[in-house]
Amino acid sequence: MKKMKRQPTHPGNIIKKDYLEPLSLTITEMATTLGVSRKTLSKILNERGTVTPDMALRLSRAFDTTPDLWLNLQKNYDLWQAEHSSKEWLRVKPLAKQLLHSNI
Amino acid sequence: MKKMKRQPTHPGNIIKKDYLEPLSLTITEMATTLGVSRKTLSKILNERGTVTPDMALRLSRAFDTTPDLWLNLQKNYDLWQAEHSSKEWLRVKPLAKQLLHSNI
DNA sequence: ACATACGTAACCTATATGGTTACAATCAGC
DNA sequence: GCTGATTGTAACCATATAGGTTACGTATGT
Repeated sequence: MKKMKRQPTHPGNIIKKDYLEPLSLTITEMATTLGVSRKTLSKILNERGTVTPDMALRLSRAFDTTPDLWLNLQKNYDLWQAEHSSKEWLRVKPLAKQLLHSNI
Repeated sequence: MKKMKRQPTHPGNIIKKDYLEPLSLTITEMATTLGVSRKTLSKILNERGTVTPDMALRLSRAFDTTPDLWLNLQKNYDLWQAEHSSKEWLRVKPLAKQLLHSNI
């Protein structure tokens, strides 16, 4: 398991650099293709929006990928944010190892 | 990539069957350990709640796992739900293959 | 100058998360 | 049978998010 050292790439970046730009597609066009508003797509591309499961399915249809590709990117991004935005979770005390890893 | 045929296991099930029950921990105790309300944990265990990134971090601390373990379970569950709750995303037209997979 | 594309604010609606409190139901032990 | 512990959940609250429409200022290309 890899521990993320720096902020993971936001899915919006991949969409823009690996799809829209190479394909010369405008955001307006792409939003129409995806069946969402320009605002929704624009927010994702500018890292202010989230790839929801529904959006992942739409992207997977349009780009012939798995929906997991997009959800994994979003998941890693969200996890990194949660890890760094609050440290509250660090106060959770691990259950005793002998309790967890006993093979009785 | 595996296509899910049936509803993926909800993370709450795993928590209950693989952790709480074997360890004889009550929900009330576990909620306290995790630093969340009993309601929040109970909802997850009964498949009416979501493992958020923050909750995944708490679970990973308590159970000595990766947070990804829990987020992946939740992601697969959510994806399956989205796939089956609405079929809207199926109306997205795939971009032409020659457009997508040209190596120019 | 004009049309196109873009980011985003403002506004609205629907939904989700998580906390507290309270209540009814279940179950174990005495 | 009584008691206490545990649980699911409703009711209520505050906050946040997703997504839509409309409109505006700005930038860019022709």
